Amino acid sequence: MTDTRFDPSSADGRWQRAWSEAGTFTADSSSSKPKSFILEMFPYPSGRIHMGHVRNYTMGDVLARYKKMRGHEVLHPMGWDAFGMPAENAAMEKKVHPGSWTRANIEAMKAQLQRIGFALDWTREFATCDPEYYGHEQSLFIDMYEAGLVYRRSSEVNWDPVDMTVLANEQVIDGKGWRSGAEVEKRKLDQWFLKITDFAGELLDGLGELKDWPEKVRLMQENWIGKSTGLEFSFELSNGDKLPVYSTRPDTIFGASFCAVAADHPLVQQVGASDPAAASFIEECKRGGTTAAELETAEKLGFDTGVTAKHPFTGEPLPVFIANFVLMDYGTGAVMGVPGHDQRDFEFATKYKLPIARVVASDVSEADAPLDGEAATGDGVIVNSDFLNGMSVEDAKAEVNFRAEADGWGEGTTVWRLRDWGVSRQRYWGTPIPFIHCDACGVVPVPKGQLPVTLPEDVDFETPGNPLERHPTWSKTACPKCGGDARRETDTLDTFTNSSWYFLRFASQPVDAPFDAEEVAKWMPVEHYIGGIEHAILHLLYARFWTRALKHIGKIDVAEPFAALFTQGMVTHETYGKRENYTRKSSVDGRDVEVSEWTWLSPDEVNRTSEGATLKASGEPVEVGRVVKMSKSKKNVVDPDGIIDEYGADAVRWFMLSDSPPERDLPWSEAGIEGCGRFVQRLWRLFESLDPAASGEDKALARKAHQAIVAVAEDIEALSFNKAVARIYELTGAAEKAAPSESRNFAIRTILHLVSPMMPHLAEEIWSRQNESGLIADAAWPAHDPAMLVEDEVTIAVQHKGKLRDTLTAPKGAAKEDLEALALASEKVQRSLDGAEIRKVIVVPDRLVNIVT
RNA sequence: GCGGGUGUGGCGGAAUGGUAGACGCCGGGGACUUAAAAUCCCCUGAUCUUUUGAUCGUGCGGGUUCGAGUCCCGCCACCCGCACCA
Repeated sequence: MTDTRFDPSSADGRWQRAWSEAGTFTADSSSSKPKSFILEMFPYPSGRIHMGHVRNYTMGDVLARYKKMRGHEVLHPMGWDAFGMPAENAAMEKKVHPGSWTRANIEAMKAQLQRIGFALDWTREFATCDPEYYGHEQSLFIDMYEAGLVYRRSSEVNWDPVDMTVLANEQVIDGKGWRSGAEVEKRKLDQWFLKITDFAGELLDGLGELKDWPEKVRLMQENWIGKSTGLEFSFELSNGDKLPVYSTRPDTIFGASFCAVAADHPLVQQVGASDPAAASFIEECKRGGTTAAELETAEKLGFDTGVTAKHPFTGEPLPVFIANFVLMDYGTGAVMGVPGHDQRDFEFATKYKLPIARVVASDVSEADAPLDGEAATGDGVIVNSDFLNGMSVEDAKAEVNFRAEADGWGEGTTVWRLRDWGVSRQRYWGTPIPFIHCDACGVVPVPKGQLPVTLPEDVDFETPGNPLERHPTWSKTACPKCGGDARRETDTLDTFTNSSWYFLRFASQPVDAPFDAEEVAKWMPVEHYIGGIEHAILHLLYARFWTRALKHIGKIDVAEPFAALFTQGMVTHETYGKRENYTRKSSVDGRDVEVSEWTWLSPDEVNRTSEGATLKASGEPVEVGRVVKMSKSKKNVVDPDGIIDEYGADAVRWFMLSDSPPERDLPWSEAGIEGCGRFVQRLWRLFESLDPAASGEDKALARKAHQAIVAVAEDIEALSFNKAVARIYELTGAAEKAAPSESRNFAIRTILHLVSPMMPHLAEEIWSRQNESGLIADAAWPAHDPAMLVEDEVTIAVQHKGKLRDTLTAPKGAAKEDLEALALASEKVQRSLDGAEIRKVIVVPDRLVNIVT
């Protein structure tokens, strides 16, 4: 009956089947229990599950299982973010259809996930490349179009002239196509856009309600949306034109000493055309670096156009420069330069010897105080500014705005950094945009009854270009309006649209609609959403936008999709490598060339000891590099499958939860997983040592168990899995050492429940061996006795001169005087006092006594 | 440059302003064994000390406090993000 070892290779699969057959994790939306929707960001089916996925899904799994134990009806689904470029790349490289490549990957990865024993509701599984899914997406897209949230306009793309395809920014390397190596061109194409800017204000304000999102992510989104308020007004130019500018500091308008426009500003094109010096300056501006750090440190450069602008209040002529620090795509592409109170303007004015005036000072009496080497960007009172003098910055802004609007030369405006979302992709493997182009009727949505517009199966990846466009028949159709010959839209939707509403489809999946609003209302918002920080902006902002847009058009009644967001750290590993030096003949002139080559080595090829690392094959020493995110390029990846074969799913799950706080990186180590494997067996022995016949009380151990019930629950709810793990270790150690008793049996059963969300296979195996009925996955979280949480004896620290001198044991709640007397009675304390006069004694009940001399 | 985060033993990390280093890993010693594995026990921040113990110690420098890893001020280093945003 008693086995000495837990055998995951037989138990894991057995319990996974038991859960599946019993439908243990199938979510029931008609349940009257409180609902919990636990969601991890669904994976792209690249081919293999990696450790990052395992960590992500283990965290969600513990939460899901815990919530279930707490009496919640839990929805914990899984699916596949299955459209995307890698499938098309595979099609080109391996000559497989993107669909079959993707399907095969899904099958393999699903099997991997199932081996880890996740409590997932597989009945709701779908892939975004299923026509049932993307057909509903098409219908939602048409709804948005009809609500005025979708429009078309011409926009620039990266065009690869050899592959005849549009490239994503990350596919452009040094200005060349990543595959063809051809010089990339800019091309204008008519593209589809979603009006996310209509929701800029809502998306910004909504962040304030997301209390359970990381501050960091909220800030990133806030900056991305980028709200600013100011005045847009026009200067009259000496050449008769008007120059609209935007300023957030209209209060400093009397400090303006120049205007500056972007190199690609329309005004510049006239000047550049007639002046070769201007033309070459414009060229230079366009060549400049684009990273933030480069831009910040780059020298401010300008070119005087010779045109002047008339100051709206003073009538002074201000020179108009072309400047490299002004961006065409923000505001109006032109600014007024106020060098006294803007650092960039200050640097610029210093270089080109333009007047630098103070118009804001800390006090009226400081009006003539010189600016010491930099712009004064702080708050203060307006000076040297005619009718604004003496006003606060705030009042002066309002006053200038008022006068500009009253006199009709300007307007208070809000400017957003957020741009509309371009969703057109000239690719095959995505959701076809459900529109038809008719020469007579223009752009017409596909009638909903004809959805889904499915992708053709017979496609050709041999010739360059968009396969949908080249397909001989697919795009040919009849206009739904006039019935005449028409052409289907051949662009597909950005894959971010697929992940912008998938959680709604998880919550509810009727056949004839994207979702059912009532069903959605039962589950949404997602209670815990867990994933990587890399999605802090785009995915999370787009999903928030879709949710708000769908609410706006009356499809759902929830504004924010994710009540709480958790961004987990990466799984990292040491890197190994060696440098090889050799000589080879140069291919150019045949001479010997010294070559030094760095080779990364995989952990499988290396023997790692505490002294260092050596190559398994030859025993030569290997360099141990930095601990970094697991990646194929550095070869520091560990495949979950091999680890599960060796240690079982529970050991891997335990490792994922141990040691590192979940938001930080988790360093994978062989020693660490071995330790987890040993702990699984240690628990097994402890559970097997349960003696049903034991009697007697062990109050200290029972108390520890009750305390652990409370503490582990708190830790799981705070997602502090590493702390929960430490508590379980502690209780385990205490139970192991204790003599048999009823209390010990209680402690052991408690541990079994506490670890069951983390090590579900071991827990089920023990549960059944103890002849308990049903599955422990269906059991409740153990109840605790509040009376048992309180200690009746406490340890009191005694300090003197700020240092610990002794510790004493005292009954809980002992009087201050008693503690003081007890402390002074201590021999160690007396030795430290050494007869010194006691000036004060601080007593913190149940904690410490501090003697001041 | 700006914004955010982090900094505690050999390592991952604990610690409502109240015993710094819980818990795990590594390492050392021992028991069991013919032997090994497995398991169990003990030690494990540094320095000094025979023991007892003492002193130092949470990136650096100040401060508040009876008492600071924790609060305040000023720095440093590393990591992440970014948009010269008018």
